[in-house]
Amino acid sequence: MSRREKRKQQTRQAILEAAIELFSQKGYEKTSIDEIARSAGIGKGTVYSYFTTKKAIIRGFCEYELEQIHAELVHRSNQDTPILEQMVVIYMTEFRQVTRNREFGRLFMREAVFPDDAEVAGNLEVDNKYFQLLFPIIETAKKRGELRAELEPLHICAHFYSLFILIIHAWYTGRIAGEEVENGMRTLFQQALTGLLPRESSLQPDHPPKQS
Amino acid sequence: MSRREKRKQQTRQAILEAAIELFSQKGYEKTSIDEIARSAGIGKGTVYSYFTTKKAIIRGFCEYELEQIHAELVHRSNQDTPILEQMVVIYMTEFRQVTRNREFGRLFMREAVFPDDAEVAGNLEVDNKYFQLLFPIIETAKKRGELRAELEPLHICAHFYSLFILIIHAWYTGRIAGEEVENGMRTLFQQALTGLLPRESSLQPDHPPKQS
DNA sequence: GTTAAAAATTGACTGCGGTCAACTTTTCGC
DNA sequence: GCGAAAAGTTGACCGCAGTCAATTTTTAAC
Repeated sequence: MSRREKRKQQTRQAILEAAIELFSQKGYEKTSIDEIARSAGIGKGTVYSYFTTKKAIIRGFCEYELEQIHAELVHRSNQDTPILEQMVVIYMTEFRQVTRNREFGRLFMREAVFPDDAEVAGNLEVDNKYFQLLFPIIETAKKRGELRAELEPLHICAHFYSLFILIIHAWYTGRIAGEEVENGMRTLFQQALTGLLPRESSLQPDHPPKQS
Repeated sequence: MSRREKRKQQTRQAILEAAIELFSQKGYEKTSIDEIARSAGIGKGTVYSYFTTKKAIIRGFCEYELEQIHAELVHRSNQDTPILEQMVVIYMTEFRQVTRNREFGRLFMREAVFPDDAEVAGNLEVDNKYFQLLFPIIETAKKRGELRAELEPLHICAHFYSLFILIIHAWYTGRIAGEEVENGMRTLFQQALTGLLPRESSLQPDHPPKQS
């Protein structure tokens, strides 16, 4: 890395650190870009050559943290445990990270789940890193007979991810407390695995899973 | 309704109509509160005695529209059709409504799924109206043997709602096009009903197979 | 009809997010 | 080492969301 690039990385880091410190102290809304710049020892305009908007600072921070988490999960995950447990471990780790700071998490999730058109590109990239983490787990579970072989890995991922979003929603709306999250998640994941239909039901509507 | 209250309703309506018109024409960000006020024939400050923030105007609009939709669905829904079809009808109606205007829908969903602490109260109220719509359907389906009797109605609702959010996410990120939404939704709902486990599986996730 | 309290309206004002033309620093070919 | 082009930095400036003290309108008691 050239000298110039190294300095840029340092400045970026300085902005992030100053911003996170101030956001944590005074809250996101009450912290101005000018304060962040001052605190990082640079001019206000410079902040905007590193981050396009104020929200992007949060995004930069959260994405970095999540990448760390993912990298760690890849090492620590044990593919021999049941799929339910693996998913709970992965998404509980993610949940704890995202909700470590209530405000950051909210802003991050808002953008991540319903991104601006301008941010869709960056968003897909993050999602794809997810799939790299989850697909092998799903494939292994399929081989073990824990998941239906004919289901799309993407759809299975989607299913768990959607329940994860719901749990976060329930937490933000106060429907479940922090301590209940793990149980709630396990219940929903279990429900997804088992299905909502009675097992012995023969009332199968004639809708075979459609291909996409 | 007193004369005063009637006038307030009219003003509120005028603000909403002016705002929606302008938002549609020029986009949300590019429309200023002052413009809205001018267009509604009132002063800028008055807007703030009807809506606490700019975003709240969108919320007011979307909530109203969704209430209309719900009222209609209650009349039109046919509890004799399979639960899958009923859910697809309900959530496709909702989907069409929410995404009628890309920008409104995004702002609304962001607040609805990850609300500010200040907005949680209003949010729960909206959610509860949902349950009033869905619970009877679920109860009927249970009686018909289409859903496991031992599952919490709330959890079942949650499950479908979470997949609905996911579909919207997929649409906003361009993962699925508008025409594919209905199929995608049906696939995911079907998957939720059937479960991710193989049917004949006797593997209870509590004591999984030790393999490697 | 008078009047005083309550409710509603208003626009000048504040503070901040984001822009950009001017300016400073770094790079690199000679 | 020199000069000019490229890259990076800066803070004055703009437009707008949201506030609030002053003002107008409505209500209702007498």
